[in-house]
Amino acid sequence: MRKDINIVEVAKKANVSIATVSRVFNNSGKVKESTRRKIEQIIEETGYYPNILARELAEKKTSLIGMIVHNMTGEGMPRAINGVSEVLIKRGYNLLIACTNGVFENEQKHFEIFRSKRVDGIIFATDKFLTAHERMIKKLPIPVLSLLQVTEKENIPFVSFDNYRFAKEATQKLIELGHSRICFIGGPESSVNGLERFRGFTDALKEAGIKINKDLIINGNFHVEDSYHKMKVILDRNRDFTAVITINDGMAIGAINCLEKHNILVPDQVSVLGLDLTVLASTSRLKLSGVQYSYETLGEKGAEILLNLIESEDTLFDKYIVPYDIYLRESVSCRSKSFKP
Amino acid sequence: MRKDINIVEVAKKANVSIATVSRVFNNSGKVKESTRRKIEQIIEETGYYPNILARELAEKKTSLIGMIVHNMTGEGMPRAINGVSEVLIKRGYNLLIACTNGVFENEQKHFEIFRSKRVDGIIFATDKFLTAHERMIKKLPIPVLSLLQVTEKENIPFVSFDNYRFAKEATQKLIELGHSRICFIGGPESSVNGLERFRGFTDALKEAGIKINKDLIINGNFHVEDSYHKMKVILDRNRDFTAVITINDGMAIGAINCLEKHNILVPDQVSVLGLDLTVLASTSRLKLSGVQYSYETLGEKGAEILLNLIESEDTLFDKYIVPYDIYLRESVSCRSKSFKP
DNA sequence: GTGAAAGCGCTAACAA
DNA sequence: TTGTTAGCGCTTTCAC
Repeated sequence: MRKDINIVEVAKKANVSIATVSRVFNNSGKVKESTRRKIEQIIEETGYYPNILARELAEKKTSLIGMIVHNMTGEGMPRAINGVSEVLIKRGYNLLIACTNGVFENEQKHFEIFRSKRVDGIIFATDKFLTAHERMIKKLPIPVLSLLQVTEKENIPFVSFDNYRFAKEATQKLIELGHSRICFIGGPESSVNGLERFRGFTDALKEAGIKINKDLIINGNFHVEDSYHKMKVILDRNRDFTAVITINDGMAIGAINCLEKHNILVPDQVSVLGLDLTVLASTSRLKLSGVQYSYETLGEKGAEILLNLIESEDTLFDKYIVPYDIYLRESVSCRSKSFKP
Repeated sequence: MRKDINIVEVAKKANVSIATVSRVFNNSGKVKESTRRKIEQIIEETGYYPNILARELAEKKTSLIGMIVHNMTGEGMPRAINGVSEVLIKRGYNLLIACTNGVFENEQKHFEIFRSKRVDGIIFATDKFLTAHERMIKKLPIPVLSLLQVTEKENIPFVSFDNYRFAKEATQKLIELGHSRICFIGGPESSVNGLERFRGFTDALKEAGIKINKDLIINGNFHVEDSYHKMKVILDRNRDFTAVITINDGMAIGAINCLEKHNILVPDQVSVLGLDLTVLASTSRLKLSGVQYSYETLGEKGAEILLNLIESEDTLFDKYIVPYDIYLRESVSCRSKSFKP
């Protein structure tokens, strides 16, 4: 940090006290018009910038929000950050970001760093909310909001999607269309939200009285290529199905690519539906069917709730579930014809 | 900010001076082993955290890097941020992020906010580097590094891709394969890097003695759907071409979708090559041909150069061009057969 | 080894 | 209106 001119020097040059300079800068208190102009002129000339660090130290408020994310490179997180960012800026806050790659030690370290940095609040987005996380958070003297993870039991405010519900509802739509033998290409076991979606899927089947066929279920890792291979694995073990649900849109595309490679027509023979439609969905030749929700809204709501908590000094437990839409489009058809050999 | 225990109270409880506590916390100076342990115990018991704000004020160093990005939601920026973030953490810095949506006033405001926050340096990623940007930056007492924009004339350090060169080279590859009637679906005019790519394209043609046909050139906005329509526009005005180059991978996919819809075979009749291959490319059924480079490296290099500048107090003008690879894969064929009507 | 005290640059209560 | 002054919590000489 180079040497900057400070308030004392400005005051000296303007022949006033530092208090007056402070008042001018903050538009607080009354200052005679002529002195105000004088001071403003000096500020202009000298290129003076107040040192916000000192102000924050004095005010005990940083207007800084820390955000800890496990992964920046998905389709959703950048959008969520965008949403957060927008609300923060509007309300005079700044965003401190840390990327942890899901490593617990990194997360822990950043809770401490953020605490030391005296951020006013923290937005925490992780893959799996652990009891250890809860303990860390409970120790902090500032509000922490969980993004993407429901934390009912822990009484920690959160904003998330209702993964269980939309997966169930989407499955029901397929069932209504006459499908009963449905594949599920899921996420990794470590993803709580992935498991929730799977639970929604199986519950929908159960409630419809459809037996669950393990041949048609497989885990994946969210990626297009992986889905291609997983679809192939399923094809190799059982071809008696008429629909596929995938954990996200990339995997829907991977599945479609695989099916078409094997001369299975989508949606004539197999319908495909992806949960979590993002920009990837737009690359599909077929208009993809599936569940869509706004990550921007996720971020915006998260930021709003957190700021409200901070500014009201309430210790309220607040939460919000972002709504979703289900689209049935080109990749889904009413009653797919069998392609059984 | 709630009331936290501070150094004075710790000192009191330990019956030592605050200077000693400070020494313990920073491992600076000599402290007798027994007093050190005593103090550490008190720190443990009280859950004391040093107020980094105060330290920063005293030390005149925040270990904070500001990053101003115009757009968070592309494929590349999150990866670049990841790269930046990784280097910063490794070297003990934190990342302050601002999203401007390309609005000049927002950019300006954040340069000021960051300056006031006393960040140690700024990484600036914009679409178009203006003289006004240069003026702002020159006024700042801290180093600013331009990401994605070359700033030769301004003597501002930068890390970027060589958009001109890779576009030219990719075009030359197509020419070598026997293509001469090549479409170009470009970016918006506001994107300097898009224009550079276009310049590379036209120069390659010129140098090969190929006349430029305006029918085959069109601007777009980087998006898949837009590319679909732009490809259609070209098809409507001129079908005498054997290859298409698009400004990015999403547009390559859009173009392919359009061609196939019109029963034009890729790559048998038309080869398609996309600049800037990202995760979108992986959704294509055909392995996409094109230029690929690492946004992670972009971010890492940017952070490294900036930190070096900060820590050495040099005012060196430093720069780095991230290398690229050109892949010719399924979407390109040697000499496409004509599909002219 | 340890402590006292002078900053760091600002805000805000109180006085004038 | 304006100025004086006591913090905010830490680092860092300089004595002891």
